[in-house]
Amino acid sequence: MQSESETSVRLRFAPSPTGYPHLGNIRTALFNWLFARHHGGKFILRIEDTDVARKVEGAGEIILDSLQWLGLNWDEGPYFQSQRLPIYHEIAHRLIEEGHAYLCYCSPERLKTMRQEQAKRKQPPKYDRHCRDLTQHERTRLEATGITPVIRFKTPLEGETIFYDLIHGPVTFKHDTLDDFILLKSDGYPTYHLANVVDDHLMAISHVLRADEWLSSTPRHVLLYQALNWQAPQFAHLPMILGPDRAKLSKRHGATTITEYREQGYLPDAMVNFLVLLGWSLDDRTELLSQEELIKHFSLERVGKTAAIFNKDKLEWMNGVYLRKLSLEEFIQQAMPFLDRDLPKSVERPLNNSYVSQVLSLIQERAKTLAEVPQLASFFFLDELQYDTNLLLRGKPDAKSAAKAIAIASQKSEKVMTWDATTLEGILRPLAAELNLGTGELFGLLRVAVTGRTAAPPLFQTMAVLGKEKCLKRFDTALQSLSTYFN
RNA sequence: GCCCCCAUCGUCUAGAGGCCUAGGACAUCAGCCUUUCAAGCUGAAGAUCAGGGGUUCGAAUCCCCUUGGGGGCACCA
Repeated sequence: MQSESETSVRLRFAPSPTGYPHLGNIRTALFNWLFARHHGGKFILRIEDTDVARKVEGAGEIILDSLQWLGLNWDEGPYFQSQRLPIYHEIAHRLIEEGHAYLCYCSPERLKTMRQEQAKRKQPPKYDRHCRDLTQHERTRLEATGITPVIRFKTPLEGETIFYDLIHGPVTFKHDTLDDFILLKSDGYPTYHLANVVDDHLMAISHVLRADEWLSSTPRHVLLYQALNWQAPQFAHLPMILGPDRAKLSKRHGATTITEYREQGYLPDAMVNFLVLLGWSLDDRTELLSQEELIKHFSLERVGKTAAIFNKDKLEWMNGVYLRKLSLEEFIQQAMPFLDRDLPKSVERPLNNSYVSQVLSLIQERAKTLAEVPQLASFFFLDELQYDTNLLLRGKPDAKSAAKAIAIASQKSEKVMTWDATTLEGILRPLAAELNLGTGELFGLLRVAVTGRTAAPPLFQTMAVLGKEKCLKRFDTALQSLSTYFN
């Protein structure tokens, strides 16, 4: 399986800390990681922090944190481009010496008005190469003004660049649609194009898997590799992930950062499984795959070309599947922090472990996310239930007979020696017939009295977990609120 | 405006010329199970494969055009 050439498979995830990672970013990381692991190669992490102005404090940490949470472990790095500035300078100047780049003194203002003119004439915005062929005399004069120049790449004026994309096949760009892009900014930092190419080469990256939005800058990169006389890596441009409105993922789409999904109670394995199916598939039926299976089967041949719209319903479903697959112990371990975080303050902490365990065994199969757990389970922990008394009267019985039913149920329950679900059912089920009520009606009534809601885990199991004392007390409370209806 | 990419149920997708009267999953609806909810099971509905031309005995699959969508065109990545 692992050939000699595959030992040099080296992938990287190279995010910029200009924002928190969203699903698209993470999906890119995931595909890189899967490809590396599948081929027994290396997965490298590199932080492309070359935009000083847009840098978001803490974003780097969140990126690392997100990858770790998902289990996307890396073998090298993180490398920081901001710490490698001398390397980019050296390469940029080498490019100048070899005639592949030049100093440009144009001011941002000049560039701006130039672009406005071009827009007015409905022409594509392109640098007009004003400084491309400056004479030594002109250069000296501009140098004297104290302007800090940028370094631009001398894009060939004619011809075309063709590269083979592992997903899209051959892609062609004519050089006259490209312009002389900047390599080194006047603040001394490299642009993405330079830093990315230099680092991919220096870090011996074999395959570049990145989002489709990079496809149109790939010819620039290929040109750079050629100018530097370096071998370019293989490129594979991944389909994008769009929001429900078909637009690029952004803040408007709700929880866009991966850490928010963690806070909302999604499991990392479910996230990975869901994300991988956005653009990749194993066959025509397999939906649920473990990380081992993904590593085993992942391949670029099965990556699609079409952008995917992120569908939260399916994520929720899948998370529910993963939640139910957990052992009770694992589920408790995962849910406990959410209970701690979201249960009302009035509930005494720390929570009782064995009680929580009993409660969660009833909740596990009903939760789609861990964040739902406290809400689903709250009535188990509350001292007093808040609910609309009308809920007690949803069924056939009027207030008087409802009260009677609860009162008798309460009396019978009180006499129960072994407080468990079977015993409770044994005495309460016959009660329905005695009272001439359907089981559904009686149980529904008792359910509201005991839980304060119409949808809850099975009544007798719920009562068993709640305990005798609480149940009787809640029956009492229900009777009191009912009494206001006929007093 | 120019360049590039893409196009199968609402959504994620299978499909690499005949296996397709287009398969699976989520969501939806109905039924079963059932003390409610959830889960589970069964079934239904849902795509004239964006449209139009070709090529071929035969096209969702190959080619061209149109349309639509997305992306790029910064001293941002």
